[in-house]
Amino acid sequence: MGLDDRKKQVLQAIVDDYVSTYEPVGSKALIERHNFTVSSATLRNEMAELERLGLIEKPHTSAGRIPSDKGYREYVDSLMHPDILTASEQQEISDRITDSVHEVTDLLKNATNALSESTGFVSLAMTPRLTGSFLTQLKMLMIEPGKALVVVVLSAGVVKDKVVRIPNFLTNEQIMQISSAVEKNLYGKPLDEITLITLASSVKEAEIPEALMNQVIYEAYVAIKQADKLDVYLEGEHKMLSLPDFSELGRARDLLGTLSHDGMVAGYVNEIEKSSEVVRSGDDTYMIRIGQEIALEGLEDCSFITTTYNIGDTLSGNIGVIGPKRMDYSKVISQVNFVRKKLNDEIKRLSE
Amino acid sequence: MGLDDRKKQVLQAIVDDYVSTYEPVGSKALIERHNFTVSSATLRNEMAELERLGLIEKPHTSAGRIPSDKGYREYVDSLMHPDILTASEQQEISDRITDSVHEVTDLLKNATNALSESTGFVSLAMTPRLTGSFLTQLKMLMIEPGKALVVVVLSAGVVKDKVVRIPNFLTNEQIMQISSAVEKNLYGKPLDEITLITLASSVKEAEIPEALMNQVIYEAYVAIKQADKLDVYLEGEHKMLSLPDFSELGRARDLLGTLSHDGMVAGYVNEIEKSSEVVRSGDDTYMIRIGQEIALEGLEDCSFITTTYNIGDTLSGNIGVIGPKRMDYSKVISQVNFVRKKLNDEIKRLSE
DNA sequence: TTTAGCACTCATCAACTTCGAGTGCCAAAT
DNA sequence: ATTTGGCACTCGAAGTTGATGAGTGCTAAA
Repeated sequence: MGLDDRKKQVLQAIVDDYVSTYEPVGSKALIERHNFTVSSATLRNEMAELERLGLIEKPHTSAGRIPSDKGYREYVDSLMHPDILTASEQQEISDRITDSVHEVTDLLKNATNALSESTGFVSLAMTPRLTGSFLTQLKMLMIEPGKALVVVVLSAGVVKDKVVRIPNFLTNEQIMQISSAVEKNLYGKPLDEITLITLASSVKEAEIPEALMNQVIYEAYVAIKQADKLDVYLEGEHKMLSLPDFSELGRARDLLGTLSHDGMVAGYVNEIEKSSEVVRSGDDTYMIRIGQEIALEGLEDCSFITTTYNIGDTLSGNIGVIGPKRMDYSKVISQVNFVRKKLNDEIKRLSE
Repeated sequence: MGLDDRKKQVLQAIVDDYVSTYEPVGSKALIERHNFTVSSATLRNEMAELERLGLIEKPHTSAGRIPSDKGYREYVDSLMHPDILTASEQQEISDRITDSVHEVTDLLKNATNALSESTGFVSLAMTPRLTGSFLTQLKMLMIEPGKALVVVVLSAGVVKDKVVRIPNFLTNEQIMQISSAVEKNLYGKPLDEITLITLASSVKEAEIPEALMNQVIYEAYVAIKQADKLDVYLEGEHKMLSLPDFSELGRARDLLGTLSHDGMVAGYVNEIEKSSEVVRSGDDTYMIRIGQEIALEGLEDCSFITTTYNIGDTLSGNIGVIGPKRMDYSKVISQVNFVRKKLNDEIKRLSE
């Protein structure tokens, strides 16, 4: 966008001021708070121009200007200067992430917590997408007659399990026989190549009546498929109620209503990931959606900052923040990225 | 409480009206909506008396009366007439509960959903308290070197598991040896009698260096103990924002803030269960706390209606509703109880 | 191109009014 | 001894008004 330097300065000042005061900013206020070498009248002309360009707008005739979505976008893309977290901010986040960790899911939960607490907004993490991962173990454990636990172990050490019903009179040995046949034949198979058909053919040699076998196979299939389901950790919804941006009850309601739909948010984050307008700057990596760019009801006044964490070489998932579009972008981006790095480190450490 | 019949009628009418209109009710409004055979002046006298008794109060001098906590309590204890759910209401709840169920936890989630949707309030369910249940199986599965899955099976078929770290060079056989020793020696032991000491002594005969053993035993111990942790399913928080009772943002914020603290709510429900002022009427069974009786910040304007579901003969857990204290108590109580019954039935069906 | 100046706009706030549902109390009626 | 009609009084809600002031666009001079 071909803005001359002064216009950039003005837009930047407007965004900065508006973010910190939540008051529409006018030409005089701008002069007072920043060292412009020109008069308010000149700024007024500049602001009129910025408005014509669609970067700022006024809530009503006699008010100051506020950034439009496009204005925020311009700000994020080329105006803001990066923020560096203080040592104590970093420490606080690190502490939260490393608190009583046993599994990757603990790390994810902790990271969600750290992000929500440090930003004061909503944060979310999703378990890694498992497309591309493959089966390394499949065990079945008899719980009691008619009931078994299917344990699915995937590459990168991801473990999922599920209690399933099986025919009552199947013995422990038969169950073990089935599961080890599956395991032997499907070892290394990518998750998306495992179907009812490949599963069934993997147990051909087992000496178990077909009808019984079918039920077990079906249950195992469901268990494997559900391993693919993404879990979502969402935290800090109620924090949005403290923000002036959502002091209108209707807005707050719409927002929380949509957020309470785990699947909806997760689906959307996945979509962002796919369309991948990834921003890289320094060792920061993130994706960002602002205001109306978010196609979710009730999130018109929000921005979405997400990033990608990795487990091993093959698995990755998303973690991010949902805050008001009137947020301190550079700060939140730093926080998200610090969490991403710390999370990656800890995941690595955990799998050593 | 020794109220004469007319006072009871008046209190009942006030509660009914206030619940349905959310407007303080005055003597005239009362006459209009109900077939009282006396004049408004008489009602005024009665109301003054009820106020003296602490059953109703006025928000300000020139307004009508609203029920006090004590008034609601009196209403709930002896005035309200039971509500009967329509066939379609019952159907809707049943459908939600039986939707795609594989395990008890699915039922609990579904029941929570059903309650929240049918009442329009927040609902919650907790996994069963496991005190009194005993160990029936303990298996350890090697996931990869240094990592194992501990599967704990308790009486009544409750399965919990956890990924733990173990010394890197332990073999699958050694792991199996340990877990089967534990299982053999601790089979049938109540959960609360399993300690690090009983665990350690159960594996004395295994031929594994003590230092290694200790680590494994410790992890197994943690896994068993965490099986005791109660999960909470909470749903419908955002629905509270649509209620006029929480149209004040501050109230709403406090409420959601407290609700977002899973452990806090769960702990409180447990406390209610223990103090057990259980109400029984017909085949309904429930516990109820109203307004200030609830010792949680932000829930002063709420009521808590909980009940107990059963798994087998030994396990039980709670499920219930958190709504505004200005709620249709008889209706919500019916809904909670219908869910309780349906849930119990389905749990039984599931374990057949 | 910048700036001072000026007329104009409009949200916000406080002061004031009106309105009406509600109250308490008293004296008359049952 | 209750009940009732009547009446003066209270006070929140909602509406009106006017002052304030931060903001604007525009114009004409620097």
